[in-house]
Amino acid sequence: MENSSVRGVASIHSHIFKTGFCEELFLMTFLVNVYAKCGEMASARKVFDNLPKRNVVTWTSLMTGYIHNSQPEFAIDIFKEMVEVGGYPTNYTLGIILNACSSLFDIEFGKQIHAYIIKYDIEYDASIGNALCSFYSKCRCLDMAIRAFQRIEEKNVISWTAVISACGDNGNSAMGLDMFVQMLAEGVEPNEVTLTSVSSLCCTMQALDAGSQVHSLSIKLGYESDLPVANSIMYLYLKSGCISGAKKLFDGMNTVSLITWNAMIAGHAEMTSHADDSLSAYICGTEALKIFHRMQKSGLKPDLYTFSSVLSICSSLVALEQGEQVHAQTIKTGFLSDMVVGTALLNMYNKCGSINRATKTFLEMSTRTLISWTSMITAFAQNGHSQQALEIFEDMRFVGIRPNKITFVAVLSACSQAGMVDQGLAYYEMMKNEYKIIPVMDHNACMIDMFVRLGRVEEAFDFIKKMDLAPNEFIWSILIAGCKSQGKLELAFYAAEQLLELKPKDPEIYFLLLNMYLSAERWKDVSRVRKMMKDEKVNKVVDWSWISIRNKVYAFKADTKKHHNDEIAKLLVDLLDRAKAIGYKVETNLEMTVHDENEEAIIALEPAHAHHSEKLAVAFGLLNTSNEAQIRVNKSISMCSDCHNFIKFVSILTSRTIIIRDSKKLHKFDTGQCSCKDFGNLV
DNA sequence: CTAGGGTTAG
Repeated sequence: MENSSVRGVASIHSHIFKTGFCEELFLMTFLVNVYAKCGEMASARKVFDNLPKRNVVTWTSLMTGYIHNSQPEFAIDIFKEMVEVGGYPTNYTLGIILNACSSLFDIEFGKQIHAYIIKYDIEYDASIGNALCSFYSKCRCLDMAIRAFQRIEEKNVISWTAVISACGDNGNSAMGLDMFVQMLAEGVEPNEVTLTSVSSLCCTMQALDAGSQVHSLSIKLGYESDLPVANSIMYLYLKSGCISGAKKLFDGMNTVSLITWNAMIAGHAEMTSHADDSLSAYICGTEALKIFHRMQKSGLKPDLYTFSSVLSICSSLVALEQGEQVHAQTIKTGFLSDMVVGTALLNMYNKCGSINRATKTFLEMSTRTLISWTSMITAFAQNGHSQQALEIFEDMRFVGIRPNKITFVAVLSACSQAGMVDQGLAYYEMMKNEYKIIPVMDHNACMIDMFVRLGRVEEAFDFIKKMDLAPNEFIWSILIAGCKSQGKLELAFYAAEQLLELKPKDPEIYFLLLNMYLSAERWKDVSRVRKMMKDEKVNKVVDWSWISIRNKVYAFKADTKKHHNDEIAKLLVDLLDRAKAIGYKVETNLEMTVHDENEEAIIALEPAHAHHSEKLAVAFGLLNTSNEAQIRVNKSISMCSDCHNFIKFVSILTSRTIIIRDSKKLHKFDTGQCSCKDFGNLV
C-alpha cells in the first residue's frame, strides 16, 4: 500500500491515542488489521504488544497480517504464544494457521492442527475443511485433500475451487475437470477464481474443447474481463496450439498486465521448443521476440518470467546476439541472480555453442539447483566435453544433490559420446540401484548409441532384447544407422521391419529407411515405404536453415537450381574446389532429404551444383560477418553426412568455428573436427 | 479476523 495510506493510519492512530480510546479492544484490533494491510507489521506488532488485553480476534488479526506479508513463521509463533496463554483458536484461526503451514511446508505442525480439529470434531466446518483441503494439496497428499473436502457439510464455491485446484496441482487434471462438472451438476455457480483454476486445468490437459466451453461460461457469467480469467484462458489457447484464438483474446483485452505479456511470450516459447518441425519453431520464436519488443515499447519492464522465456527462445533460435542483449538486461535489472533466469542463460549459451560462457554463467551462480547442475552436465555432454560432464556430475553428488532421470540422460550421453562403455554401464547400474530410477527410453537410447558408436551392434541388439520397455522408433533408427555404417545389413533390414511395424511419426526416419532400401536397390521396399508415408500422412520434410546476424534472421531453403551466379554460389564452388584439394571427397550416395514443394518426388542432390540449406546459410554467414566470428546456423532437419564432412573442411579452410544445430544434435565444427564425433548424422 | 486463482529453466 502507498505511503499516504500508512501516514493516514498513523494519524488516526495518534488521534485514537490522544482521545483515550486505546482501551477499546475493538478499535485496537481494527488498527492491527489496517497496519497489517499496509504492510506495516512492525507498527501492527507494536499496537498488539501494548494492549492490556486481547481476544482471539486480535491474535488472529496479527497472524493474518504475518501471512499476508509473507512471514508465516511469525504467524505460527503468535499462534503458539496464544495457545500457551490459554487462548482458544476459532475456526478462522485454525484455517489461517493451516495456511501458514502450507506455505512453510510444515507438514508436522499441520497434522497436529488436524488432530486438534478431529478431537473437537469440527472437520465438517467449511472454513476449516477448505483450509485443510489446500494444506494437504500443498503437501502433495491429494487423497487427504479430497477427504477433507468430502467431510465438509456445506460445500461452498471455495470448497469446490480448492478441491479442483488440488487435483490440478497434484497432476490429476482430469479428476479436477470431473469435479468441476460435478460442481455444476450440484448447482454451485463458479466464480472467477473457479474459472481461472479450471481453465488452467484445461491448459495442462491441452483440452481445447473443454477450454472453449469454460471460455463461453466465463463470458456468460460475466467474468471474461477478469484479468486472471482472461490470462489463463489466453494461455490455454496458446498451449493447445490455437494461436489465433489467443491472439484474438489478447487484442480484445482492455487492460493487460505483465502476466498477460509473459503468458503470451511463454506460450510462444513453449511452442518454439516443442514444435514438430524447426520451421514452425522458427516462426513461433521470431513472433515471440516481436511480442517481447512490443511489450517493452508499451512501457512495461520485463521480470524474471519474461527473461527466462525470452532466453529460452534465443536458445531455440540459436540467436546469440539477442541472447547477449537479454543477458545485459538481466544484469542491469538484477534478475540474473534468480536461478531460473541464470539457468535459462546457461542453457542459451550452451545451445548457441558457447560452452565457455555457459560454464562462466554456471560458476557465477550464487545458488544452484538440480536443474542448474543438470543443465551444466548436459551442456558439457552436448558440446563433446564428456570428461568434464562426468566430473561435474561427481561434484554435484559430492555437494549432496540427488540426480534425477534427466541428469542421468546427460551422464549416459556423455559416456556414449566418449565411447566409455564400462563407465556408462556402471552409471546405468548406479541409476537403477543407488538412486532407484527406473530407466526410460532416453536412457536406453544412450546405451544403445554407446555400443553402436563403437561398432558393437550385436551388443546393442542384445541390450534392446533385454530392455524392460518395448523399443520405439528411435531405438530402431539408432540401430539401423549403426548397422549401415558397419555394413551389417541383415540386422539393419530386420530392424527396419520392426520400425515399419511401429508406423513411425518422425518423417526423417522414413528417409533413413528409403535411403537404405535405395542403396540396396530393394525397389519393392522403396515403394512400400513411400506408400506408407502417404498412408500415414507423414509431413513433408523441408530443408531449411537460418542464421541470425545483427538481430536479423535470414532463412535459406535447399537449392535445387543448377545454375546460379550469386556470391554465395561462387563462394561455395571455391570452397568445394579448395576442400577437394585437401582431401574432401563428395559422397555419392543419394540424398533424399529434400522433398519438392508440390511433388512427392525425392530429389538427389549433386553437391557440385546444388546445395543443402546449411551450406547456403554458412556461406552467407561467412560473407556477412567479420573474419574471426563464429557462424551459427539452425537447421530444420538432420544434416547429411556429406554436408557434415564438407563443413569440417570449411572450418579448416576459413579458420572459423561453425555451429550447426540440426533437428537432432549440436554440431560444433572447429579445425576439421565436430563435437558430435561424427555420430550425429542420421541420413 | 477466514479459505480458492493467472506467467519462468534441464
